[in-house]
Amino acid sequence: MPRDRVRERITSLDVARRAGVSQSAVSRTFTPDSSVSAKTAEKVRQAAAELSYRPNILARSLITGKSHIIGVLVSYLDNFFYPDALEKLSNTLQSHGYHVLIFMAAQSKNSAGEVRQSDNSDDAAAIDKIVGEILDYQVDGIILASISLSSTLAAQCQAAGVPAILFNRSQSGDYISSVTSDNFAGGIKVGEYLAQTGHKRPAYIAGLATASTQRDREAGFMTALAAAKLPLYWRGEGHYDYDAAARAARIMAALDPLPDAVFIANDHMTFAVMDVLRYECGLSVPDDISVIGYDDVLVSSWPAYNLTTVRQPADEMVAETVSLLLKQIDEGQSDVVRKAIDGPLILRGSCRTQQA
Amino acid sequence: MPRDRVRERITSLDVARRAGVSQSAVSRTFTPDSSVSAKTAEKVRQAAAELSYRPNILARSLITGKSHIIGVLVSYLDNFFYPDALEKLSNTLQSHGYHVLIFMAAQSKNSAGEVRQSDNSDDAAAIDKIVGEILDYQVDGIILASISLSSTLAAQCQAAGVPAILFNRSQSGDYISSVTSDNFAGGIKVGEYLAQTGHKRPAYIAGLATASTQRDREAGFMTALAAAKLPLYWRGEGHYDYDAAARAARIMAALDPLPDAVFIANDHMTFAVMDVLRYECGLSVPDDISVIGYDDVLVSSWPAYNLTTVRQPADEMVAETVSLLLKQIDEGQSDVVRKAIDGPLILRGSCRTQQA
DNA sequence: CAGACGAATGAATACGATTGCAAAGATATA
DNA sequence: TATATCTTTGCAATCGTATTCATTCGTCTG
Repeated sequence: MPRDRVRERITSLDVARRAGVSQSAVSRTFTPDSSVSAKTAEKVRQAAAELSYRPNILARSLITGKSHIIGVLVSYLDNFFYPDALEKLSNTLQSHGYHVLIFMAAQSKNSAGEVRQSDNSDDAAAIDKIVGEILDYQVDGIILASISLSSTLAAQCQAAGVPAILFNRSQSGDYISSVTSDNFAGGIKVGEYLAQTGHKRPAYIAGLATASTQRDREAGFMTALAAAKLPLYWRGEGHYDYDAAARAARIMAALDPLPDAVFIANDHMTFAVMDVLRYECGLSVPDDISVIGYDDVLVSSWPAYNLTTVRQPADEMVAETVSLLLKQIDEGQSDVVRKAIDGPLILRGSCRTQQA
Repeated sequence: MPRDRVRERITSLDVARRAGVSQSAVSRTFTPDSSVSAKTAEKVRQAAAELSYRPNILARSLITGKSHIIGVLVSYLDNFFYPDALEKLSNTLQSHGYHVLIFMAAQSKNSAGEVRQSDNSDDAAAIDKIVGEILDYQVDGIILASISLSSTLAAQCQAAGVPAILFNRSQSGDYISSVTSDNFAGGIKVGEYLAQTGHKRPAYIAGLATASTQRDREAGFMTALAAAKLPLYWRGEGHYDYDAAARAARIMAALDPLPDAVFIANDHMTFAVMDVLRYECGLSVPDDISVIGYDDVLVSSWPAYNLTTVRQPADEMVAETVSLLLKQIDEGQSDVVRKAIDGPLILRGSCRTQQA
């Protein structure tokens, strides 16, 4: 049913005329804490309803300088932690009257499709470009999920007066706030638990080398192993990528003797590792080898994987991120804070619980 | 490092002064196809760079009437099809110079946490409210993923001159375009395949009763069964919800004799069903019972599930949605189109392929 | 009833850009 | 060199709303 392309915008002036008041009166009725009499407000509301008028947020933003838009830059959504986080972020911000303008950092797998390189120096320029676009939209704040930011850009955000927060990644060098889980403590928990449960040949499959999460989880793990006088038996790299992790698992499975436990830097890779061990190598988890992941995404709790893993407390991370961001928006740039939230080790069936 | 809250915005006028030209010249430099000499453009660019000026998109939108923002309303992201689709939508729109403002339809599970009710009449009001908010942002278009729209709202979008498109859901009554996979054809394929492979006691686990996808998939399935003279052996309901599907699976598993095949309205529920069958009931898939799903999300291809399923061609659905939307934006409201894209049945290991 | 004070209102301006219009400049043609 | 044509340029109006300021209105007090 093609209809005439009318699109004649209804403005506050139209409403004002119909209600027999000034344009200011209309504006005031739709602005909380404004001085309008109940009578005129009612007339305005009436007229507005009849014309199905709604204030133009963009015009409002132009004056107030607040767009009530938060730019969220996320690198990819196939690790289930991110859709979950995104959903929670959006809901939380929505409940505070903000909305999420989403930007994807175009993923660049190399020709072999091997490694996700979002944190690469090559892509740094791309990221900076996108952050520029975000700023163009006059956002009130920026959340960078699983992304690093060049110090130039961090400075630029600061100059623009737009607070930016790293979500699930941290950057020690620059002056930018971040919210993560306590990855170091999580790594420690895994190492200690493997030691306690009598594992002797622990292996580790690393995530993306440039990611702070990878670095901290491994550091915690190694610290705990050292404290328990357990040497690392083998180390592989999975780059936070399913296929790369599968390849690492194949190499690991060929070792003789096999590691008796493997800690993998996130759950997404862990699924790949378990799939390879079970369905390609015919090995049993945890009878032949214990497996521990990191994140505790929804799938990890499903019986097919039933994963022992460190939980990243998404709810708290999101709550903290939002409250921090809103605080910085309201109070102007404040101190840099780096919040690391502790998450428990969730014991399930992928890691044996007693001495072999 | 708290810094003074300067936030003195740099406007085109500042740039103009520094470049020694008029404000119009600055504007023209940043507007494609404008008449500016190379010389002044260069001066302007120079000055702009020095001040790190960037045009204010909101102010531009106010004049041009185009915000280059597309509102995307999505009900939930835990069915993996949606993060994938969202990522693709965002990337595609981004490549066309548009950006996605995301809205979540607040999920309302009932007290028992049983059924996702986003399509419920209760929530219809909530949806309408959110669509109102979306319109407030002067979006150029709206994409509704897995959401229905009241005819009032559809009309309102039309009145506002904002094209809206349903993604992965269709609505026959109202005049609103939609892009889906060919769910009826998909259902047919499943039914025919089960018949061909000699299954005798087919069961079906339904999705959300109000969803067009559920309706069409079931209708196609039943049509094929009827054509093959195969009666439906059992029917359960899973409401597109993992837990609800698990409950349905438990009931189904208690049947004697067991169905020899079950078609489940989407993959997300299928994972629950397989988990119950295998890990609670000790049954083997496909030896004891064949299982077929719908969507072909990433996880479906993982060895742990290795699912035979109908693929929803996300890439094509997204491409079609975007091209349709942009066309409607450029040409004004045009005819209502309902696109149903065919997807293949992907044969994997969860359904036996020959007579028992 | 006069005066004072607070609330409500409208006119006017500002936000930061785009764009029609007319004047000025540059280039080409005779 | 003078005239015609095309390109650049600046001025000024505009987009839809918020907000300051001065004014008016209503109400209360003495």
